[in-house]
Amino acid sequence: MIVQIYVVARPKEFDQDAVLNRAVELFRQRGFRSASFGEITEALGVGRQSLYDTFGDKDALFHAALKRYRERGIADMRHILEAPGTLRETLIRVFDAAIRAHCEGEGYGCLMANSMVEMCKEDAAIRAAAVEHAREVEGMLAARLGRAQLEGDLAPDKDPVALARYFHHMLVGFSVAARAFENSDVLRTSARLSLRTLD
Amino acid sequence: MIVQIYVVARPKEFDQDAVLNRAVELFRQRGFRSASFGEITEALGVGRQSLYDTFGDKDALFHAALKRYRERGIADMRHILEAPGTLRETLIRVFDAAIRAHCEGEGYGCLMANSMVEMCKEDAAIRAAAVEHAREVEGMLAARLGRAQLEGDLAPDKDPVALARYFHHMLVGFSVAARAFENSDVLRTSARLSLRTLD
DNA sequence: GCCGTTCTGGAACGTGTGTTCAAAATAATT
DNA sequence: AATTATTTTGAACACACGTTCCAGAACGGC
Repeated sequence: MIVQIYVVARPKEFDQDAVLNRAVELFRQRGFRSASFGEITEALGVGRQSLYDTFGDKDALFHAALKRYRERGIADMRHILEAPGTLRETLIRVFDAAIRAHCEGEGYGCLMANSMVEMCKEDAAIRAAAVEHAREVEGMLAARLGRAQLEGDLAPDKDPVALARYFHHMLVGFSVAARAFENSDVLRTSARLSLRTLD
Repeated sequence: MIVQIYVVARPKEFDQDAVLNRAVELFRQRGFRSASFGEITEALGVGRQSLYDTFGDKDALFHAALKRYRERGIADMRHILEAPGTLRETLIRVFDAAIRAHCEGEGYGCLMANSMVEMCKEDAAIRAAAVEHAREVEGMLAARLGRAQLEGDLAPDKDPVALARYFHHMLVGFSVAARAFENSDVLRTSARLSLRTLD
């Protein structure tokens, strides 16, 4: 029996990936609640009905955007952490990349951090994503710190896990500071100060 | 001519101060947008109309609550900073007090930090309050660090202003971490790690 | 040219919002 | 008891929201 599985009739006009990236940017700037559906369709350049057809409702679109944002962030961080260089050089690169991202444009901070504040107390899925994201980020940092210990780049009496958490807390603070009252230069000197914890 | 200036027909039933404190707590937990007016009247134990009569609309109530929160926070911090003790002891007390406040209850973080993320990009008044608050906090910390330099508690080559900003960034990060994924013990060890920047 | 899909836009639904008006109930002072 | 201001309550307003239905146009593959 031959079944025609897929007939293309009319292909989707827009690039789902590009649209998702625009959604990330929009939610990062405006938050979830503040971004009305009309605003979304305008910013994404996609018709109302098409959005519902491809992504589902507003919640689903947001979760898709957040997932995209997280995957990109994790990949970028892993890339930096695995590149050659001393521990200190590497961490500087991590901080500078994050600060650049959080300050870019008008300084809207980090979508994950913003979403934590806005939604995690009333949305279990967001809370779960936040916890998982924290575990991932801190895991990557702790792994790099542990490697540095083996390479003699970090004293053996340091606690990689505690340091990783500490650096993560710093990154979250930078995100909020960037959104509210700080420019990238100040954040960069803060980042360099924080490296004193490695000595 | 005798004019009767003030007649106390029926005094206000509720204590405005206590109500404002409850408003602070409510907004800290739920945010501004998410807290509906019905929720507010219920949480504050004050009738809808009475609220409008005494505080004005929702925005005005929120700003009053935020002002109250800021004043209390600044006063608490100044109190700790002016108490006797070494620089390190004092900063530990500052961090621990902030962490305790941010984690208390179910860990709703700091009203000022939460408001920065939620509103500062679309509300100039909130942004101004955030900038002013940052300047106050960092000013107090920088003053204490400068004093420590005079007392030989901090090396003269350190930059008190940069350190103050750094500690403030940490505090903001702790607030968000407390709200989203962290408990107070982890934050306390992060705070102790951050003191390495003083050496 | 037909078919099936996607796009577009208008209309409507239901709901929740902050806010206001007005009248009735209440409590303390004179 | 009369007065005066506050509280309470119900009703209504105007508006914005997310969402759905629907009809017509646009389009690609057969």
